[in-house]
Amino acid sequence: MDSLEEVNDFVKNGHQQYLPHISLDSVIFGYHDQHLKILLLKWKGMNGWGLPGGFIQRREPMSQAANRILQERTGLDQVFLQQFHIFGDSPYRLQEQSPQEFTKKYGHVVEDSWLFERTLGIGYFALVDYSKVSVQTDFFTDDHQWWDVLEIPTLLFDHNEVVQKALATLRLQIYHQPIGYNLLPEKFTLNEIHSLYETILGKELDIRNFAKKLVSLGIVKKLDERRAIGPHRSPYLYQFMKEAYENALKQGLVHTY
Amino acid sequence: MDSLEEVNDFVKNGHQQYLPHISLDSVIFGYHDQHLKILLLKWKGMNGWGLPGGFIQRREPMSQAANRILQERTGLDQVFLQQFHIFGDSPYRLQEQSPQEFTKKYGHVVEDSWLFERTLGIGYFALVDYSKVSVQTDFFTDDHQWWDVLEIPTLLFDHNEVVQKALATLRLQIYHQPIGYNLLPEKFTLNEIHSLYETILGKELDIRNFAKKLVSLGIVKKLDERRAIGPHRSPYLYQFMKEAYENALKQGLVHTY
DNA sequence: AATTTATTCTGTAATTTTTACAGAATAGAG
DNA sequence: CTCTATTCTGTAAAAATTACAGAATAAATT
Repeated sequence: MDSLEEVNDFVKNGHQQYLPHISLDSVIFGYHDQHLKILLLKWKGMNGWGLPGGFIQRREPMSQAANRILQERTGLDQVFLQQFHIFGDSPYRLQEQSPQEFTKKYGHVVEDSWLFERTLGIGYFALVDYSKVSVQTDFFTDDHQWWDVLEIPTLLFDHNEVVQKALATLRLQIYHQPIGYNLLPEKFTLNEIHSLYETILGKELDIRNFAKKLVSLGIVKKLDERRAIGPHRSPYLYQFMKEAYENALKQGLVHTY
Repeated sequence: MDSLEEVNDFVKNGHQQYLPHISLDSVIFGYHDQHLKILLLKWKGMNGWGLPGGFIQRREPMSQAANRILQERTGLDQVFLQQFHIFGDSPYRLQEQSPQEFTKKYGHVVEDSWLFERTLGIGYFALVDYSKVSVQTDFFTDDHQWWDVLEIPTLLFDHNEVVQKALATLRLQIYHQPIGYNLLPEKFTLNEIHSLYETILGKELDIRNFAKKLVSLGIVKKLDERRAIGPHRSPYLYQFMKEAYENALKQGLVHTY
């Protein structure tokens, strides 16, 4: 959606293609350089950042819409993607948007649009391999950036609440979902997986006990391969044992992990 | 909504009052006689049972809609009520309903209604004190019944999927949500809470270890009061210690509980 | 009053899991 | 060869979980 014509058509007639009153909001998590990050977009003409999102086509399964939106935005397919909450209580969600505001922001003359009506937001979160993402912007957005989850700025609409809920869900599900498998590259060091878990849980985990547990459960395998990290001892690389990992998750990994 | 006139108006013009394309579906859990049950409604003119539900008013917070719908149906207020999933993928959710079918069922002549359009279902589950519910039927439903969760019949639409997901969520959250507190009456026997947990988890728990743990965590308190149960030893009654219970839940009760 | 029946109630020991804790090894730069 | 920053690994104490069964008792019956 790049041309002005397309955008105008979307604003005026999008409800013929998409379900009105419902949006999908995506919290896309990536992990890089020992930091858990999410992808935010800068909305053109608005003074702030927000989550990527989109709408459900009238005859499209909801989960397919979520995948499509993610794919269009990041180029990624077949990543971990899960709905986690629907937002329908915040003042923003209750209030209709003002056409005047919209017109001012985007320089169009619109009188009436399905986009100004009350909208519930279905929150999805994605776990992606940071290095594989290539972000597309569109007419409504003119910049993008990965933000450390500990340093998220004030976001548009109720998106701060959405991010916090996504993080809380991630924390709750860490023992039941293959989070490490999806956020880390295929080969990783003990240090990397350890600090990923520390970041998500927001607390320290003794690395000796952590490693012992991972290995004793057979979740990861030490490879015969190391990474050069400058003038220090080279760490071994590890790899997930997918089957053992999934079995362990079914039981629910216990707390200290 | 009882009179034919009201119903006709709802079918024709309900979308002026309610958000179209979105319904709330409630899985109402109660516990009675050592069995976990859910409340189902018999839909008039349709050969089967389904979940209670309703719609969100245009300017009504979503959670308030869920409470209102529960209150209208059961008379209950201030009970545990939580959204757990959004259903938007099943064939039923994708397909529009046929006006002909509807007309046949309800004997009206309707050509076109917001009710026939594609609808996403927001699943909520409620935990209620079985003994306090008094069910209201309405124009669309002519019977109601509590069904043992192990004996749910084939339901209308995708409601079997909704029920299964609610149960799975209950199971996952049993260590993080005050489930016992909401499903049991104020005073209960050890046996009752024990078999409630066995029922939800679908497995046996050694009652000696179970009781030991509950008491050692200070979650329940033994009262100086017993219940007469005929020609057998009279069990003591217990009561939740709400504060200790909530503290324990914050940590997450561990697996054997 | 004793017996019977069905249910409640409780304790200990073995096992497993979790926690706490720090010093030796080493890659490469200087 | 030395230095620095980082990786790597083991053991013992504490806590939690599991396994397991016989004594107590309410009240109906004899």
